[in-house]
Amino acid sequence: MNTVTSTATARHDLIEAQETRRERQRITDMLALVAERVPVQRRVVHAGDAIYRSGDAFTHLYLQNTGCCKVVNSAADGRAQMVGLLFRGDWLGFDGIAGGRFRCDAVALDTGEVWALRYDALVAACAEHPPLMALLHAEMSRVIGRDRDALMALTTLSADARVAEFLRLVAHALDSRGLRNDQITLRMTRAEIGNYLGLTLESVSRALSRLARAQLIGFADGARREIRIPDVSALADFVGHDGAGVALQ
Amino acid sequence: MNTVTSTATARHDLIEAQETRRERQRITDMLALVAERVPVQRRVVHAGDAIYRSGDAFTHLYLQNTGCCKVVNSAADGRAQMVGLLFRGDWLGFDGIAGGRFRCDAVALDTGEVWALRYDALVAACAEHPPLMALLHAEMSRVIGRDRDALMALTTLSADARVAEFLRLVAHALDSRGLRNDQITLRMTRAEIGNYLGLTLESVSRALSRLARAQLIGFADGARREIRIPDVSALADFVGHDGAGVALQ
DNA sequence: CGATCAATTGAGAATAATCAATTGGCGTGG
DNA sequence: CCACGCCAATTGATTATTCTCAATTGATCG
Repeated sequence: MNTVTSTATARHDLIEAQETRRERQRITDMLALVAERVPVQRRVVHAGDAIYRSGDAFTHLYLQNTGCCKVVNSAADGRAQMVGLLFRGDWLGFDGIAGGRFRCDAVALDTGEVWALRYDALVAACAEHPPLMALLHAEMSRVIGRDRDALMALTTLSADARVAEFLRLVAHALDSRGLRNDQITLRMTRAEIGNYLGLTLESVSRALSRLARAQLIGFADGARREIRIPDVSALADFVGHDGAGVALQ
Repeated sequence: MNTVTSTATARHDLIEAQETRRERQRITDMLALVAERVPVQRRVVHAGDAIYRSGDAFTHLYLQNTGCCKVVNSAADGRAQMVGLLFRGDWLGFDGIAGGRFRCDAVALDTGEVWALRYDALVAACAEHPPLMALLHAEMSRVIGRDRDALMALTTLSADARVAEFLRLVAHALDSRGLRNDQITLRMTRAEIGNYLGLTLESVSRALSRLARAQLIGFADGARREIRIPDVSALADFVGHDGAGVALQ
């Protein structure tokens, strides 16, 4: 690596670190503001617990405080698909506002705490305290932007790049929540990851093997659920370049 | 078709018709409420005009009054993808709230009228008139639900089924806006449809040819831009069944 | 009438799915 | 403690689907 590149990389890393710090602060501030202004019902959930289910009447929004959960969309014809993976500071349940019923299942992936907020109380608090309303709108906006990025990843990326992008996203999410991001423990099976990414479990397994062979990731345990990511930006580069056709062996 | 089936179909059609009527009323009421409570800047757009562009500062939300437009997401690495197709009564620009800048381009597909609403004025009006706030939240929620359905269609459906689902969706959108839905004029090229559905233009063309061969659709003009849909529910059935593996010749 | 652009269609290549066999962890009960 | 069964993951062989490349047709417009 030459001097120019390493300087550019160092500057880039610095910007990344600032970004991350801001993001952590944003989440902390958000949780504090909500706790201060809205009655919160704290609920401990364990892996597999449903936070809400498709068809349930919409009365509450939820805010993940610790742990993580998945959101699964179910179609009338029986197709089911994971459409979101959420961490500390992420909101759940916006899909229920429009029709008065939830349209997805939200299921905890590990032990954590979820805050339940009565929607009517939240709206009342928003009316009294405009910054809270701005926050709520921004969070809905964030979900919309994130879903669109996910949509784009599905249509434009190869199987390997999709898996790499998934790992990159998880690493980034953990990082911006103050957790170590060089090693991630997947609380999802290959089948679940595949469902999320529109791939079969075998394709996910093969993609992970290829990424490991290319040294972009490494496995930290025997069961291959712990994934080391020595260099997140290398993974990001791969996602960009593989889109343009550079494939792994 | 036997009696049982035709009775069931008739009842189903009746429910569909009620649903459609409610939906039309909802859109009419929404436009009236917004026009009454918020200063609206009406803007006539023509095919190809940008309503907003990625990177533009977020100051307004937009509401499509007539015509239709597409929303295109652009990634940092140059990938671009259409992520939405909008009609009368659809809102645009929610993606800009979170970061203060738009993250997509919105481009008119035909001549139409778009209402521009200052976001701060809208928020102020919402504070004064709670039903308007409920409406705004419901619209954001609707976008989230719709995006997730699109995500699911991409990962679970074959090329033929994706194209069929796209046509079904457009027909339904036109129907719920009081326009004829037995014949639709696509204002998008095969390449644009393909981009939206994660397919190449050739795959879209082949899928349309196969759907036509199966009599699920027909072409009404020489250029094959006008598509007849004799029976929307047959198309919906195909989407459901093809997901389970029944393919066309 | 020719130029241009969109659409179609075919042949072959590439990617991911499917089917099938095997390995490896992990927990349970002998 | 070890054997067993179970589940997740991997890997290989084959098939199917979609993409890519290429040629052709058709419509539209100056």
